[in-house]
Amino acid sequence: MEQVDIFKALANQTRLQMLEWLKEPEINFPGQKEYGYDQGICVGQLQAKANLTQSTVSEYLSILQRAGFVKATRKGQWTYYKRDEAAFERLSKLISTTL
Amino acid sequence: MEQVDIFKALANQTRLQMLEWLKEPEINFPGQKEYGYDQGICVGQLQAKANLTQSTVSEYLSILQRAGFVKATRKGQWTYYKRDEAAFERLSKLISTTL
DNA sequence: CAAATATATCGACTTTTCCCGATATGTAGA
DNA sequence: TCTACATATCGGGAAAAGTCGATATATTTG
Repeated sequence: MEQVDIFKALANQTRLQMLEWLKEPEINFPGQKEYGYDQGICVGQLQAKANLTQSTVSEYLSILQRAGFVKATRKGQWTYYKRDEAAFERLSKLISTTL
Repeated sequence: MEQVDIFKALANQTRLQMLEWLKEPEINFPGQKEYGYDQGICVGQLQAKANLTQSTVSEYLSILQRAGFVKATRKGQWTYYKRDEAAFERLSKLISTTL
């Protein structure tokens, strides 16, 4: 993944928002309480909150995943996405040193 | 300036490259040696290195300036651009804390 | 002030991104 | 296996970004 693609992934308001939501799943996705938050948040929950079509949200999550910001876990018919905090730390360091 | 616009400014290969060049002006712009590097690098030097038209380079620098990554100084008929390191530090912190 | 030079802005065209609906794929349960 | 549901992928139209050439706006110098 090129450096520029990392920034392209962040160059969209909705995608930024989704990353912020995923930072506090308990607060932003109370609907998933009964299934727990360890595995992440499923696409449907994110779609409901983003108010975009299912295909768009799926695509956006894929972009974020390719850029490394989220990790996906398939469980049954659901795919759960959660942040990969290490990616943010890496990017933070890259910006303060290399860039 | 919105957060997303900061990332949009970085979501372009040429603009990223220009920022990298400006990190080591002495190395990347030897042609400007006689005028010194304190004030920054003028548009013409950047254009020559970027191999794009003057208008494009000017536009790109303006985008980087609006996002806060570079500062412009007009001196005579030249406009010199230099990095604002504080902006990178701010962004780095934002990514490791807020984002 | 006229000419020369550096940069900025404008208008247009091309490429990329955004975002959708339709459809395909994967999984669970009757 | 048939159906239902969650997600992924595909194809396309609209909007935004990339990039150019032409032109406008400084600024310096003769």
